[in-house]
Amino acid sequence: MGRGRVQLRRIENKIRRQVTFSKRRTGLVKKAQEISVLCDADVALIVFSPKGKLFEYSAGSSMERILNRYERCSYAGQEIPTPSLDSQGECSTECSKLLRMIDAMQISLRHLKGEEIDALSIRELQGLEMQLDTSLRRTRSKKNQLMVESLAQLQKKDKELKELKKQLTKKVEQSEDIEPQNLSQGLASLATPPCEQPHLSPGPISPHPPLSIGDTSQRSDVGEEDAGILVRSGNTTLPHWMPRLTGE
Amino acid sequence: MGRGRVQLRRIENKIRRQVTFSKRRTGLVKKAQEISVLCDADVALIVFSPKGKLFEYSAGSSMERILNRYERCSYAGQEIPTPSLDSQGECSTECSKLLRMIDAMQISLRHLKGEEIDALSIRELQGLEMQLDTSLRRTRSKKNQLMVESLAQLQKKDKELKELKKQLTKKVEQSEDIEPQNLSQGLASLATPPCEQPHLSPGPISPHPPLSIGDTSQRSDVGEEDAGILVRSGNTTLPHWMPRLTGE
DNA sequence: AACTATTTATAAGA
DNA sequence: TTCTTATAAATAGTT
Repeated sequence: MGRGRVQLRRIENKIRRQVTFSKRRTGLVKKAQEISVLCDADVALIVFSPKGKLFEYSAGSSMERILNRYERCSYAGQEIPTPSLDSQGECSTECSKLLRMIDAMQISLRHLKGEEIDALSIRELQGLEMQLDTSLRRTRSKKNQLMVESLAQLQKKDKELKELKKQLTKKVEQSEDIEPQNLSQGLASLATPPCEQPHLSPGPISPHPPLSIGDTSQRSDVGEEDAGILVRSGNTTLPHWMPRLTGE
Repeated sequence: MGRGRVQLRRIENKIRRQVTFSKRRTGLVKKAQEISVLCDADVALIVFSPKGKLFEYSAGSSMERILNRYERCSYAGQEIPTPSLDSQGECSTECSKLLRMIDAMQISLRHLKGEEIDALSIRELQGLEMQLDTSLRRTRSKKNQLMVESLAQLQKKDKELKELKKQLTKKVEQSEDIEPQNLSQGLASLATPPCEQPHLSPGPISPHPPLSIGDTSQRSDVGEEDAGILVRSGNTTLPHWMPRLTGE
C-alpha cells in the first residue's frame, strides 16, 4: 500500500525509517482500536521506537487492567508469584502496587546511574546511551548558562563597587583635610570582596535566585557547548570554577 | 477495504464478529511485525477476544522484556496515584511512606533524564553532570563490548557455514554426473543467510540466546573507548549497527 | 478456506 | 509535521 512494493527488511535511511515508523504507528493504533470496537475485544499495544521512546495504546479497558489480566492468564499454569501478606485486601493491593512501582523505578535509576547494566541487550544499551547523552548535553548546557550568568552578575557588581569606590574616594579627597586616612583605607579592602556565594548572606542583595557556584573537579569541559560565549573579565576576581585566562 | 464501508461499531452478528476478529487479529499481528522489522522497534501486542481468550504477540524482544521495560518507562513518568484514602492508620502510614519514597525517586529520575533541571544550582548540576558522564561511559563501554562479541559470533557462524558449503560442494562435484546442477545452486543461496534477527524465528536455530541488535542512529561513536579492537570481516553480512569499513 | 470488489493504508513526493 | 496521490494491501461479503 504505497508507491512501491514493501521490502520486509529494516529501512536503512534514518529519516525514512522515522517517517515510516510514525505513520505505521498511527495505522497500528487505528487497527487496534477498530478490532476492539468491531469485535468487542480488549487490546493493549506497546511500542518502543528505535530510540527507546515509549508509545502505548489500549482499548476496551485500561492498560493496567489488561496487563494485569495478561499476567493472570499467562502465569495461569506457572508458580504463584507470592500473593504474600494479604489481610487488608484494599490497602495491601495499593501497597503492592506501590512496591512494584518502586521496584521498576529503582531499576531505571540504577540503569541511569550506569549500574547493573550487564543484563541489558545491545538495543537497550543503545537506548540508554542516547538518553544519557541527551541528559548530559542538557545538564552541561544549563550549567554553563548559569555559570555565564553568574559571572556576568559578579562583573556587574564589581563594576558598581568600583564606581562607588571612585565616587567615595573623590569625596574623601575633597574632605581630606578633616579625616586624613581612616576612611580611604577601609574602602580599599571593601571594594572587591572575596567573591562569596550570594546565598551565604541571607539578605536578598540581588533580585536573582540564589546561585550556588560549583567546582570543577572534573575533566576540562567548561568551555564546551553553548557556553561558547567567552566572558572576559578586567581585574575582577574570578569565581573559582572559572579557568584563568587573563593572567591578571 | 472490503465490499462495504466499515461501520465503526460492534458487529452484532456473532459469527461475523468472530470471523472478523480472526481476520483482523491476523492483520494486526502482521502490521506489528512489519513495523518492528521495518523500523527496528520493539512491539508487544495483547488481545483478549470477547470470549476472554488471550492472544499475544511480541517482536523485537520477548514479551516479558518489553513489559518490564514498559513498567520502568511508564512508572518513570507517571504521576503519583493520589496519596488519597487514609483511614486504616497502620497501612496508610506504610503507603504514604512509600509515596514519599516514590516522590523522591521520581525527582532523581527526572534529573537523570535531563528534565526539570531548571531549579538546580550550579553545584548540583555539576554533580549531575559527573554522574551522567560516568554512566554514559559505562554504558558505551558495555554496549561496544557486546557488539564486538556479537560480531565475533556472527563471524564464527559465517566461517562454519562457509566450511560446510565447501565440503558439500566438494561432495556435489564428486557426484556431478548424476545430479548436474540443482544442489549446487541451492547451496549458494544458503551459505550466507541474510542475517536475520534470531528472535524472529521461533525455533532456536542457534544455541545462543536471542541477540537483539540495536542500530546506530546516532553520532559516530562506535569505535570509541575500549572497543578499540577493530574487527574485520571477510564477505560476512554485517549487522546493521556496524559501520561499513570494508566496501564489499 | 478461497475469491474479488472495494476500501484502506501508506510510500513517495511536496 | 501535514497534505496529496498513486498504488499496494487488507478485508467484507460472497462462494
